[in-house]
Amino acid sequence: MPDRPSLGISRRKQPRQARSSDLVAAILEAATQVLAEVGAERFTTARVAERAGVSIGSLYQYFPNKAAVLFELQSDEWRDTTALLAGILTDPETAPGERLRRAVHAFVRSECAEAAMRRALDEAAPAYRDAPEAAEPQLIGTQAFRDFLRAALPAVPEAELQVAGEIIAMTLGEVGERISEAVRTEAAVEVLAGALADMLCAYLDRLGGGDRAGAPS
Amino acid sequence: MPDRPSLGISRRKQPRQARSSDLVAAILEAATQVLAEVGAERFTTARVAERAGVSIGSLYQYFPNKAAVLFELQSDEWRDTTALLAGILTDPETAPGERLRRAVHAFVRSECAEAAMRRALDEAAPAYRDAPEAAEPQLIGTQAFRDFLRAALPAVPEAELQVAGEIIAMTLGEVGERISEAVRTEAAVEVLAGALADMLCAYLDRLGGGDRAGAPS
Amino acid sequence: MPDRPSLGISRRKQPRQARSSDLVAAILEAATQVLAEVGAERFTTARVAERAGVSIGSLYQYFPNKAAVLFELQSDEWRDTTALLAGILTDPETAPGERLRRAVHAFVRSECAEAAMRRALDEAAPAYRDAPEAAEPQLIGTQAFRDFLRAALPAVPEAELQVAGEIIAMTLGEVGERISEAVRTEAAVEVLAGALADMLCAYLDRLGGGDRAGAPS
Amino acid sequence: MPDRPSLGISRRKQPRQARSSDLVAAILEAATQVLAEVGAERFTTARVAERAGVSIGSLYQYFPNKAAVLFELQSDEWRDTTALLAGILTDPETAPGERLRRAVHAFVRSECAEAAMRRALDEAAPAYRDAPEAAEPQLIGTQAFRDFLRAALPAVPEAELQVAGEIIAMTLGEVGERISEAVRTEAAVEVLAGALADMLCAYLDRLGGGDRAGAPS
DNA sequence: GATGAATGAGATTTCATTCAT
DNA sequence: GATGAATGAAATCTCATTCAT
Repeated sequence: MPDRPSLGISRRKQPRQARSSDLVAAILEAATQVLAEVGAERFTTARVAERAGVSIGSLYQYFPNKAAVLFELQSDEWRDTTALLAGILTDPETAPGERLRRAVHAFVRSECAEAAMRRALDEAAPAYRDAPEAAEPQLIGTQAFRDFLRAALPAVPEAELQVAGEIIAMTLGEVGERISEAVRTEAAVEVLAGALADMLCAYLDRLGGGDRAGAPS
Repeated sequence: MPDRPSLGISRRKQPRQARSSDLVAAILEAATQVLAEVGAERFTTARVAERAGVSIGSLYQYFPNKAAVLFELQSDEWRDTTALLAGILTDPETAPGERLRRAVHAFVRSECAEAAMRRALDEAAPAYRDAPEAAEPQLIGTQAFRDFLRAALPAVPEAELQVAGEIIAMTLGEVGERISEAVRTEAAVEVLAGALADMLCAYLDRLGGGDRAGAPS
Repeated sequence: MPDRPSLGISRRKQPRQARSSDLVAAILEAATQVLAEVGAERFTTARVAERAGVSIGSLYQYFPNKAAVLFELQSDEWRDTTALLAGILTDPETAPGERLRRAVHAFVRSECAEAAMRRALDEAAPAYRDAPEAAEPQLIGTQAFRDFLRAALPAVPEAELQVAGEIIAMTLGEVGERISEAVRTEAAVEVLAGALADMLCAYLDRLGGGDRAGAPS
Repeated sequence: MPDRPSLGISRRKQPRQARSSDLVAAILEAATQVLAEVGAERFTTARVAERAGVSIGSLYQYFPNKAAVLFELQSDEWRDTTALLAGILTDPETAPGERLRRAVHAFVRSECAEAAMRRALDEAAPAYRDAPEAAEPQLIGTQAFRDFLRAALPAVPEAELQVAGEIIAMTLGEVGERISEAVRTEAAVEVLAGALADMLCAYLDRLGGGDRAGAPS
């Protein structure tokens, strides 16, 4: 990617003025569109700047390099998705198994909604993946997810819970994403999401010591 | 004036003479090394040819484009892994749950063994992903896997079995790969693989209607 | 991976600043020289850029591809030649036959003056010939030529005039060019141009119904 | 074209055995097809050899380089056309003006018949044009054409006849070719050919001192 | 004589980034 | 701060021709 060694991908300056904020927003919005329209392979800073109606120089005033733009896009995605799932998983009105089931469906649907961009972002991953800032701050590691696990598996010792949590989070993320990647009917997606939820619930039940929670819908 | 780029990624000619066979092997071997050493981003046909001690022209005599080289690498990977898993999953001496457990461990270990190349290949995926030839001929779709599912879940109706198989195969593949991607101690990997196997077995048991098979080790 | 080559040949951006205008002029000037010196076969964008003292990137900022550079050269040629001929053919002071005679001589001389470049441009034609922008806006089709024909052949019906005009324009262009292509003494060229003019005038006279105008010099 | 300096384009060896002759014929036939199908830009020796069902090595046994193949194609064309026109122009049964008129029509029709190949050959011209052997052995220079001129213009002095002959041959060739190049209805072609013949006949008449021969049909 | 694998210079075009204005 | 022209390394792929087998 960069011709000279990449110097980190965090924002070059924090935009304090309304104007800069707008500019950054415009760039990110444009980046989303460019990614969706031309794909990762042809995603270029020039195209993004043009689409944003901004000079290429201005883009580089706020983002140190191309990777930073993509990383910001990805971060926003992650933030939104994490918030969505956190909300569902900590809903005190619902049984844990059911919460997990709902989280699976919500996640898969949300991924499907922006499958094109997701896929493009995945393809672009090499460009930002190696930056230290890019450490995926995903579901795992959120307080919400820890709270959920505790609530769902009150009796399981901490170490085991850690491991189980990792597997659940990975499975939800990876398989959920995979389901959304292929071209399928909405119904087919729901069926697969249901099966994924079944599997996760079966695991939760086994860990909890019984076979009660989260019966298949 | 530029010609249209060739589009397919299948081999340009089948090497018939020993010389050609060697040449193709040398190219693939070199490609593996280049991928591992410089990463997908800097993986170029020129580098591969040079590393193989072969002219760039010769490379293009056997591969129509860069994607074809990467695809061949990936195919070989897939073939090997699929054969490994098929062997384990159809072992008649072992209980289905245990077979699945073993398959998970074998898969994760095998992925770890070539994590660098795997990751590089994933990064390179956009280069060949869209070619029709690239249809991942993975575990699902093999007779071995179908046989395994039937043996493990004899009473489950076909339609349901299809869906369950898809989820199991996806989970094995995606989560197994993910586990192998991060840098972890061997012990940590085994623990995670074990948990993954637990989850899959729990699902199998629930589908099978009981809670007997594949108790955690 | 290769991107699709850009297809059109029209200018990529209109140079607005003096700097750009100079740059484009420098490129075209360099292109002329390169074409004359190395011929169409070895005419490369890199050579043009180098000769222009400009980076190859800058060349591609103003011309989408090699063909566009050649086409611009050709267009300038056409524009100049057409203007020259239009001026001569509409001179009200001179009899039509004599105008045609003068046009032939002027055309042949002008073609000879840049024979090397003309020839090179012809060789390069395949590179831009098929682009829609390249529709030769030649003599025929200009108002000046239509006016000339009407003046020279007032009694000829429109349909016939069309056909005759086409033949005259073609002959002037093709044969004039051909005369200038071979290596000849100036005197030999004049003699041939004279004979070409004779032929055209004889045709004009015959069409006009008599044998008066444009007696051979 | 050639990576090393071109060494002339005449046939490398005269085929004496039937086998070689067949081979040469196959190559030329294949070359014609390749030229027509992929155009001059993508006309390669490899494609020709493949199409001819001959090894590339064999091709280079009989033709010293790519230009030689194209040149041979062009020569054959010229030979055929010249023979056709010579036949018509020397027909003692017909008046000279009418012979010329028939020659024009025959030439235009024949050019139209293989317009695609002609155009491709023209595009390929740079590849063989500069070889000494390529001196166009066209109509002019044939005894037939000289005889025709003498018969048509018995009273014109030799020097003038030379010049007139050159103009007539050039016009017939260039304009005839040009007419056949554009896409036109057969009727439109005939009309233009007729006008071309009118022009040539008017010239002939003027040179002959009268206005009698070759009245428009 | 025939074959076709091998060669590698060379062509076109892109794109991240800088910096003078 | 904003602009956008300029840079030029780098990448992919072709193809005429040779020569070992």
